[in-house]
Amino acid sequence: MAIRVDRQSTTVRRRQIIDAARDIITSKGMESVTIDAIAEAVGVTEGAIYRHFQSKRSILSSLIDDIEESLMGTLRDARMEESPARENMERILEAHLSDVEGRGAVSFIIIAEATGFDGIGLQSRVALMLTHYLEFLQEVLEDGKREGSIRPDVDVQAAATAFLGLVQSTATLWALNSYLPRLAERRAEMWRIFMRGLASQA
Amino acid sequence: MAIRVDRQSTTVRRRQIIDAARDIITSKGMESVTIDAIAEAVGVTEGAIYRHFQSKRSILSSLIDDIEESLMGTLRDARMEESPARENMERILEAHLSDVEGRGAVSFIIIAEATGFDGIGLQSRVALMLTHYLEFLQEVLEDGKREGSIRPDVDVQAAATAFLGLVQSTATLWALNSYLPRLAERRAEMWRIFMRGLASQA
DNA sequence: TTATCTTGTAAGCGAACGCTTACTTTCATC
DNA sequence: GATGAAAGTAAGCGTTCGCTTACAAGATAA
Repeated sequence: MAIRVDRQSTTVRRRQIIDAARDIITSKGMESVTIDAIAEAVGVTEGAIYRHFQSKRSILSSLIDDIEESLMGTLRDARMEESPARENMERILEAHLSDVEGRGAVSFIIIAEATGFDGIGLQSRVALMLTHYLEFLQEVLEDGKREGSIRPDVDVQAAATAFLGLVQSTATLWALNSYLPRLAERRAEMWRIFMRGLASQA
Repeated sequence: MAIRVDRQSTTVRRRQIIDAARDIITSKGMESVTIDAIAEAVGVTEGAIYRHFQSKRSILSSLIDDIEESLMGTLRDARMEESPARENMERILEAHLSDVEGRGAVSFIIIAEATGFDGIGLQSRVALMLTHYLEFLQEVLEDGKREGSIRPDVDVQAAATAFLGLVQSTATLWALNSYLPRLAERRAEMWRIFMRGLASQA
């Protein structure tokens, strides 16, 4: 009568647990991420979760690691060393919006959660992720200045923040409108406005 | 021995309750907003809260009404009918950032919360608030087109979204960095980039 | 004065949550 | 085949939370 459980290694379970957490966030939101819900999604009991993670907080922390790793990987791929910085920036915008669309704005939901004090201690971890993101953008922008395709008087920090804002506001509106319009549609118009603000030639 | 309670009318109490909710959000974050915490802040017991609001949800809903009313009032004041649209937009940006700084990003914390599915049914209310905000910006942008100070080929919806993004990303970084740098500092640089993307003359 | 409405309190209910404990089952290794 | 570590279960502990209930007391009007 004992129900058969397929036993798995910690390596496998950790992956499953992180994936389950991500799925729950995108489908039912942050506050639905409970140990019980994760356990059910993975197909084990609550107690088993604690064989692989010491706390809920550490699960979410690992999820952020995962999100950052995958996002930054995608963005780095979109940046081609030989390409002009303007094209790189546009590809990065496209890649980021695609990532958001494909993953249901998880990263922004987590940023959102952390912004509201979070209480679980993720705030500094999320701040670090954003720092890495902004630093990456600033590098590309500096490239553009060196090439001459971006005005030398542009404040790269402000420009990077504005770029983040493009993605963030788009993701927010998208999430609040039941993930309705395709994000790609907005991209071209926003990019035109943003780039014109940076470009050397009028 | 009976502790003296200064009895108040529902009108007064509703105000106090909404203000308490706002204060708690800015100082301790969304998840610290409990009926008990609100009651303590107001100086009554939990039960008394339910004399004036039927649920926690309706408290938060009233708070959003309050936020929208005050924010939109501020922004409308910043828009002067006689002024050119570009100046109006800059004043609106300044007014919005000041509002965020003065109120500790409450509005964005609530937007954030709702983005993450919220579960308490605030999502559509928050979406409505953002719609009003964007419609207001679009009006000003259309003014600019009519005047000729804003390029006729600018997509006002995309421009309004980008504008929201400026404030949102700035507010996010500010909140995640313990409300550290003065927001006003960033404004000028971000404005320059944004406006150059819209302006008619190079 | 008395009746009534409003605002308040104290106590607690039921559900959810994060996490722990005591015990069992599976599996690799000697 | 015995052994011990790893991975699982069932049960429940302690707390928090939104909300309700039974009752008390201040305000108002006849």
